[in-house]
Amino acid sequence: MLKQETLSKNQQIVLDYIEKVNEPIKAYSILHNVQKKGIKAPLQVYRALDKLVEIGKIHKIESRNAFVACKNSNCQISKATAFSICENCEEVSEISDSKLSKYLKNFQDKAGMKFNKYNLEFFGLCKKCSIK
Amino acid sequence: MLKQETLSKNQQIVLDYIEKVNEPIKAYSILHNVQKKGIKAPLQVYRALDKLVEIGKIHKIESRNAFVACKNSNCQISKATAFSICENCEEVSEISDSKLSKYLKNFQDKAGMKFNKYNLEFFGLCKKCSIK
DNA sequence: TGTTAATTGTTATAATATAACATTGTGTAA
DNA sequence: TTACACAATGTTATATTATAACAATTAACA
Ligand SMILES: [Zn+2]
Ligand SMILES: [Zn+2]
Ligand SMILES: [Zn+2]
Ligand SMILES: [Zn+2]
Repeated sequence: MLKQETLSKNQQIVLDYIEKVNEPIKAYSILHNVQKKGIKAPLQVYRALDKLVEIGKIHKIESRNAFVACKNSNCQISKATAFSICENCEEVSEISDSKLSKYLKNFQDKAGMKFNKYNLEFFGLCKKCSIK
Repeated sequence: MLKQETLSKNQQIVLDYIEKVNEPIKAYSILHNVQKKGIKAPLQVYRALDKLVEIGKIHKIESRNAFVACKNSNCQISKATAFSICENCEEVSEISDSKLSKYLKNFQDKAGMKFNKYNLEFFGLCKKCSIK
């Protein structure tokens, strides 16, 4: 079977909603908001999320247990992700910095481990929240 | 009140256990293993974990919902953490690389956000698992 | 010693995620 | 076309992770 190029029904419903809200959103919040589309159970959401993460359409913000649409055409397979997270307003942005990603892709640890993926989360105050 | 320099009873029990096992461990697994010391409820564990993370004695491996003792005298306040994680055997090591930490501490994103903390998780295969 | 904050104990519950199993759809090739 | 394999779905139940709420106790300090 060839690599799937179209999303399944549930996958598309979940992705559409995540792209629409345009900010990190939690699985059960997605569930509540797509019930009118016929998705009834957590598993239906989690299965769609798993696939969407796998193909790089969305990312999981691990420290928040939340999911966000990918804004970066460079990370289509979710293997090199970086985010900035405001600890005050919880705004999250995907960082797209070629120098940073190059640095991290080439990083070699002392134990000689071979990496194929990384996730980086920066925390601080966004511009708006810094002023207050 | 001055900054606490000694751990409380529950904090010490939980830390002792995490340091003993010397690998990432989950909250409820900690709970099961410290019940003989008198800790009976999840909250007692989670409260101790929160404090230990805050003071940098342990770190949370976000992608695994697990906790591990700090191996790096440089990150006593848990503000700059990096880990390598084997996706096969789940071995986790704390990365202590001054060049990496310097690079990340000084990283400035395009939105002008001021960072005060980061967490980086690398995934791959450890040396042992690469051979197989 | 009185005051304040930190810590503890306890019960209940919220929030996040997966197991198990039966069924249906979809692409591929004989 | 039909048979096969695999992906996706539907459904119920349950596992796992984490916090709310409130009362009681302990530790630090002026
Ligand atoms: Zn992305
Ligand atoms: Zn903010
Ligand atoms: Zn550390
Ligand atoms: Zn390994």
